[in-house]
Amino acid sequence: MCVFKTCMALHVSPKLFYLPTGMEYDFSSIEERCKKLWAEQRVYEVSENPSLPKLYILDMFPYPSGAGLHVGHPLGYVASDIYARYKRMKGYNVLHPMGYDAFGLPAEQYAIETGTHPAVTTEKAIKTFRAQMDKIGFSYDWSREIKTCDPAYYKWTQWMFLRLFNSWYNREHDKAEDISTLIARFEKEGCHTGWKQYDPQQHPPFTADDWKAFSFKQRERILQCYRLAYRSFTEVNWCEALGCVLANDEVKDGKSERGGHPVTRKKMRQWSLRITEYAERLLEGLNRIDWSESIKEQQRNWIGRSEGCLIKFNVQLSKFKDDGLVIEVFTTRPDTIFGVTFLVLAPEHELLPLLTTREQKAAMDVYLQYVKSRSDVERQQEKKITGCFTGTYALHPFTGKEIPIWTAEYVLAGYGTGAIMAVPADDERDRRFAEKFGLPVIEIIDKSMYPGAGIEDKVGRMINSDFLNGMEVADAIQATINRVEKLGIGKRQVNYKLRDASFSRQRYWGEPFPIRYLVQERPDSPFVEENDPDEADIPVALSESELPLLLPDVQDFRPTGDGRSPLAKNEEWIKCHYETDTMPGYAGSSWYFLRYTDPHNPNAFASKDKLRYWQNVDVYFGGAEHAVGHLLYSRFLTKVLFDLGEVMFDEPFKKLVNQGMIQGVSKFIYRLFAEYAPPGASPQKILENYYISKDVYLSLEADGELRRNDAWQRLSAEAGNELNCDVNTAYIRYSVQLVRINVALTEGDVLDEEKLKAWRTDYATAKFIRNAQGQVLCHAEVEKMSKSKHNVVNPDDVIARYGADCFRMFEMFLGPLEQSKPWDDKGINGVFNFLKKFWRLYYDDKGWRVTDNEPDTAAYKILHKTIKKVTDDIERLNFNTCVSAMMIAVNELTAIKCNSRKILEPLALLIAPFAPFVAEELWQQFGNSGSVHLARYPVADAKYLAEDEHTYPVSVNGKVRAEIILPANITSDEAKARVLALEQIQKWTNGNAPKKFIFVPGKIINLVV
RNA sequence: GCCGCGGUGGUGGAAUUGGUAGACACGCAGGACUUAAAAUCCUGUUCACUGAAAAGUGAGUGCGGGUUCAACUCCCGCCCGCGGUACCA
Repeated sequence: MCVFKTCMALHVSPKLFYLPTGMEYDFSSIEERCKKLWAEQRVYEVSENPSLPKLYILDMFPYPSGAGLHVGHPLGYVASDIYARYKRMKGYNVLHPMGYDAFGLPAEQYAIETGTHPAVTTEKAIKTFRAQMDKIGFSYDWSREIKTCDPAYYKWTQWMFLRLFNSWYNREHDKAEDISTLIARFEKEGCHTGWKQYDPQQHPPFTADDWKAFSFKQRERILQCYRLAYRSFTEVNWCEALGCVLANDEVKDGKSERGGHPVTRKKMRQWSLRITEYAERLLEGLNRIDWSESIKEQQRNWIGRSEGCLIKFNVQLSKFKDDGLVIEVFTTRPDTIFGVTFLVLAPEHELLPLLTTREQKAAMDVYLQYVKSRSDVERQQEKKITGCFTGTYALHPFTGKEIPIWTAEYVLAGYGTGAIMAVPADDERDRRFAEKFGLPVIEIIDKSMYPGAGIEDKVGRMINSDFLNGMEVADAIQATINRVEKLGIGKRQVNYKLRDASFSRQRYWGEPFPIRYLVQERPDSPFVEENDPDEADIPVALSESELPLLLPDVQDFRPTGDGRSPLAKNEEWIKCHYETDTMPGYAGSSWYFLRYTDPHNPNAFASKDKLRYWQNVDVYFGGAEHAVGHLLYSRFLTKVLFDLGEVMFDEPFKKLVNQGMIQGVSKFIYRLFAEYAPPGASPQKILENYYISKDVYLSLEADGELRRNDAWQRLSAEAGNELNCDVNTAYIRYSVQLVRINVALTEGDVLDEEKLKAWRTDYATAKFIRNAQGQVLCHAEVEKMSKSKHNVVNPDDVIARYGADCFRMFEMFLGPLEQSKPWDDKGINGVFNFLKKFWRLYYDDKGWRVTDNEPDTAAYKILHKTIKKVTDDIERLNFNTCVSAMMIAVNELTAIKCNSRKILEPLALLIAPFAPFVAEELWQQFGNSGSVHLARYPVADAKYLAEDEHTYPVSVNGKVRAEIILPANITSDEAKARVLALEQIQKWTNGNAPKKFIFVPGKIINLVV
């Protein structure tokens, strides 16, 4: 009984027990031994070592979800692990850590539903993740593990926030500086309108004396306009269902990315990060990093730089008085200025009420009401042409003509100035708007010499455009900007789509802000000023010594419903006037890679020495879905820290590798419905709860009627007497329904009937119509891997069956790392067979078969060509072809019955990054002390790679007709003579000299006849 | 619509600088071993045609053109799939 049990646990054939141990490839005992050895010898712990070159190889840390890992998650981890192990064996000091992005919505949603504290859920999920990762055999230095929800960690997230809060962006120096330099400036010279960074929209100008006379509160209100982390009243993406504000990158198609709940625009007072100051540098930095073009392009689009021109239009309020109202528009096509026939303001534009005439007031109110009623989803899905005339006109800055001012929802308040000059002749949206409302169109560009050019293409010759007439568009743009600047009616300007990042979440499970609100004239202590609507509005930073500000317990995790977080329900918290919002998910993840360099430091987020040694991440592995969110915020924060002298680099991730997604293969079975109609009777249902093999179903006649043919015979045989009816006089109609089942119930395409019957009670009595092989085949479809689709494959199951080495190699063998591909375990046997075959190079029936015999040249050649191939391919991150190369080597070494240590020991080293367990086992068997993973990787010896002869394909007119073996150093003429003498070639030349003879040494020979 | 990526046997994929298209693996077919099965090993496997076989001929990397002695690879024009993005002035 005991023996039987062990045998089951090992998942190997019982034969093992008739043989001495160690002869058959027994991965589970190997894994057990190796894990013990690695833990005992602390093989993967690293420290700074100035005598070795450093390499920082990082995986995007996961959010520990309750569902655990599926086979898609570890794809990138396996790749980075192979790379890290390889580089370690190549003599690099490799930092390869792992941690958890542990704050986040799912745990909190779960808490709302069940009352379980998110900390509990999260800790449990982390344990699951860790156990799963340990099984796969990663070489992470777990002594450096971090969790963003750990107070020892988020103390420094709060510290990061304070650094942002206490800094401003000095545009003259083009970098962030401590806020004290700004205060010093205000103390010395105040803030006058001539200062480059002064924005009259933010606050009025003041003198140095004014500044000194300001109250703390007044000063703070001004400083809020400059701090990198600031609180302001802004339009935010409000998600009612989640009860919280979302960042732009968390909104997709007007719905929340998590959960797909509707999102509306709402004005709210909340924290933002002044990332827009970094737009240009974030753009520039992309040119210096080794990331995929697609991610860089996504970031460029997100930042959305566009060069253009600000132009002022004076408003003609009435014919009698002109009180100087000015509308500023932003345009990238100043050349089209003479085609402007109306202006359009965003419905939220602040001048709109002033511009609306008494006659238009009623119509305007109706329109604004309509705009307000439209959700973001509606606005994006049905793009209606809507708008309303204000009743007022502006004056064209060049022609002085009256131009009507409209408002329309297609103009966005948040971009440019929130107002546009409409050029219906040259802009698609403006044209449709003009057509709908009967506004005039002035043609200004002659595109006749550019056939095929679209309405918005920047080509053509200017017409009807005064001083621009005859110019090419590109020249006209410059000429107009120059003229506008000369006349002082506008200026050249660069605009960005990028918005400041919303940094508040009205949720519980996140980092508390190290902020309390001023409620007394004395900083830092409570006060209430009468009649001050903004009484709670002056944030005061906690001092560093007060960190971490611990997240308090609450009883109820639901949002308050009035837009505040559950923290507002904690009385102590409120009493202290702490901020009740918490930080968003990217707060902790924007800097975690820095913490790994010095994870337990209580005095700094990381010491300067360690940062200087490890520097930024050399290779970062992760999914492409973080293209703009995490990757952009991390770059931003790194640049801020660089400016403030906290780190020595301004890009966090030098090289980025995006692994593809592993999709699930969903399985479906065919449920058969059939009716039988005996003569003169009404049809009756037969074959209840029957499932038919896919191939049998496809072999049935497609018209839905069964006849007495082969398929029919098979059906009858399978179904027994239920189908025992007379088809000569009656008919049987059938139809079929695809039913989704769990992938675990199948083996490749074949259904496991017993497992299906056990899966759900309604299948307990299922009956099957099998194919000729006695199998029930399923239908398969590739979809996203998800619980609800029943197509999730757990790595634990795969490892239990094939071992971790096989799992790792199969993940790599699936295809190129960056490509998305479905998980299909059909091929895993191939990798498993390979590992067994590999093992048999070292062990046969009689045991260890490796000898000290001198191998022959052929064996050396096999080894060294494989070393070269594998080394080159790891460097290129082409892990799939590495596996193939090792398969070829094992096939060839088996064929020549190689058993020499001089070949087989390096071979074990070669496979070590891919199959760390089996490599370690063999390495120990060779009698080495220390882990294989700290040994030196083999190096290809050129002497075995050089060929003294080469087999040339000989083609005639590009078609291969013969092969010839020629010495490596043969000359073209000699080769020609040898080739022309070939019988197969003479057939094509007919003895004539070829028109041309091409000889590419080491490659090919081609004749033209 | 725009941007990015991709399209190769029955399947996953290989071909790294323009140089034997289909490596390696799965699956399938046949065979060996076995009382039998599993495991393992061997052979074949792009398609079509000819042939008993050996072999030969033709076609072939989404489609249509082009450059070249030679194109999966480079150029031009399309088609399809995936991902991102969308009133951004």
